[in-house]
Amino acid sequence: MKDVAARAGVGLKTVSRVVNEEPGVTPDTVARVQSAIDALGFRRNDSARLLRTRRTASVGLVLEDLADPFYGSLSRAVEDVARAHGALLFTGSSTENPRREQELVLAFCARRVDGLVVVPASDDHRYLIPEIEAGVATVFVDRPAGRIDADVVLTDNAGGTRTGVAHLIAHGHRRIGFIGDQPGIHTAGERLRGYREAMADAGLPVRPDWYAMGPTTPERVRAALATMLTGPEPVTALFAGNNRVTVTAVRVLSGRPQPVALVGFDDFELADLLDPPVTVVAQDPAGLGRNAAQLLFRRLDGATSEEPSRVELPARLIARGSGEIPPAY
Amino acid sequence: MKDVAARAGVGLKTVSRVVNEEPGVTPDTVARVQSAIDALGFRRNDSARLLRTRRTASVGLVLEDLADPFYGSLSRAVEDVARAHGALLFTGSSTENPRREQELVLAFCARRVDGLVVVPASDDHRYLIPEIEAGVATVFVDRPAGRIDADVVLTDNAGGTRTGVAHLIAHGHRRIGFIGDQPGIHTAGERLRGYREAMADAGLPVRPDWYAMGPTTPERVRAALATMLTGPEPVTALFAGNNRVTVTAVRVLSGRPQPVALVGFDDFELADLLDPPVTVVAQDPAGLGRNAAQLLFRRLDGATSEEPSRVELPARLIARGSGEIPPAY
DNA sequence: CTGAAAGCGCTTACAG
DNA sequence: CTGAAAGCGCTTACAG
Repeated sequence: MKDVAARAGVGLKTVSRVVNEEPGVTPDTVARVQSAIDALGFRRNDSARLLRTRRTASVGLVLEDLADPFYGSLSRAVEDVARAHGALLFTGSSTENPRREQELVLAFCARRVDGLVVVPASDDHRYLIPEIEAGVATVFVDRPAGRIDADVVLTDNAGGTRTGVAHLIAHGHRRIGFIGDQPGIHTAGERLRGYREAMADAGLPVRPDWYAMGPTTPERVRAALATMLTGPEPVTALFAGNNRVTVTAVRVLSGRPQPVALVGFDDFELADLLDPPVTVVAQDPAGLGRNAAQLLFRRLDGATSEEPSRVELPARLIARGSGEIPPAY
Repeated sequence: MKDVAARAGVGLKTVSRVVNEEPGVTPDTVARVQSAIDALGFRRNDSARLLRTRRTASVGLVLEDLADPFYGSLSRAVEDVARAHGALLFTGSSTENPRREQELVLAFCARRVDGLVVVPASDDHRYLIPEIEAGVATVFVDRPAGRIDADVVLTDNAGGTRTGVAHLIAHGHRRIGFIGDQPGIHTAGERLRGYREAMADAGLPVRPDWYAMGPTTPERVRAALATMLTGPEPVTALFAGNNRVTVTAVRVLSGRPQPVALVGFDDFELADLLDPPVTVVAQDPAGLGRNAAQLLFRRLDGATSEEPSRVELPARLIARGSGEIPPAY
């Protein structure tokens, strides 16, 4: 910029004015500066600019895994809102590792992002207190923050599961199994709660061998399902606590002579092409991302004094066939 | 930092040394500075630091759509390599819009990213010449750059398609259809070429109504497929030029009494659970991302004088059933 | 309409 | 082992 000023024979501030299209510069001067810019191939350094203006026009997004389609949709929605506000997006995958989440979050803060959208991997976010006090707007999404009070956008996990399990009950099932993710994960716990509530609402008992929480590896899911299907009181229907559980359940159940009803939490591509088509309780990943980002920019635009808000998005039952199979007894 | 220096009663440079864990500071001084840092809640501003060091330790990734699982895997691979090199990742979706691609790329350059990984949406990248000359390392991935000579990492689209079509021929098919994406897209053209070559290699003719290029909307694919299946010489097998085409083809073909063989370009989740399981020519999106990022950091680590390199990754045939259906005549 | 000075928060290159 | 000065590339707050 100094070189441009020298070549055009003007002051630094005038170059700055031209570059930023500020008013109050003679057309003549503008032309001279512009030609110096072109001749020198000048390109403004936004990092330097932002150092001075104290806004980096960037947002950091920390999620579990960028390669997971659920988070892909969520990211894209955050990106769209950020773009509408003129901000660029940093992304990082925590891989469900609390330390990595913290590293990423703090790295983004060190770059002085204006705001942060975080899918928590950790259950203790007190490390963020200094950053939030320093003015970094922060919104949690998909799962609430741990040990701090902050904005959060969630799916109604318990309610969605209640709806799904009630759907199975409405189709005549009394013995219904539930296979969920690790109990430490907030969404997993909420869904288990929804299952219990739906069963209780219908006056149905829940036997200990009817539900299983743990890693969503195919082996674990297969084992859990085998137990439920061969015990003294075998289940006639299964509620799968997430995507990966559903997929493994489809594989296992398709190999059995006795049909077992299935409702899964989370929609997935081609669910309607499977045999039978899979009934699901669908989340809205793009809606989660959009709401989180909108909340973030609302904060950034001044709503700093407000109380932390909590947005809960509904989950929607999509009946396709597998959840409408009657009990086989 | 100034405040920390004042409180600890040392010079700025000493604070800098402590923050960066540089050697040559008495343990005593370190302790004094450290306690001032803690008391003041000092957090280094990496943006300012990077302004001085002239490396931003960040990489920009421009792709078509973050919500597309193919690009999700690619992104994650780029992220992993970037992290291994201590760099953060900016991401942006061009949505197949050349102007948006350029906006994103230039916005990243204005932030002075060290390097760029770009899935081209445009066919003219001369706008990047000043940036590349200014030292921004750039690697194109999935599709080559337009009108400039630059590093690129591609899938062997023509070869993969040849393999897939040859597979159908080996299973007895003589009349094989091809439905591809818009002809302007490089990968679409390459795949069409592979189809033609495989047919020619087997001495088979290609009738004009056996192939169709255009948008991958369900309506267009349905119409194209209908034409191929009802013409004077109906096809007995179809090669689907990408994911979205494959999925629509599965829907259409599953409703027909006469079985039609199908091989699709691109693998997708649950392909093995469909009926029949879908045979595909699989790309390696993570491999594309990984190779592109590795090439990028190799450039960043000094290999500036080398010629642009071109890496081509193989596509792999995965036989699952739909591609092994014999001709129905 | 224009520009010189100071400063954003750090590091570099030196000197002691 | 330690620090004062200059500078990275911009903008802010002023003055003319």
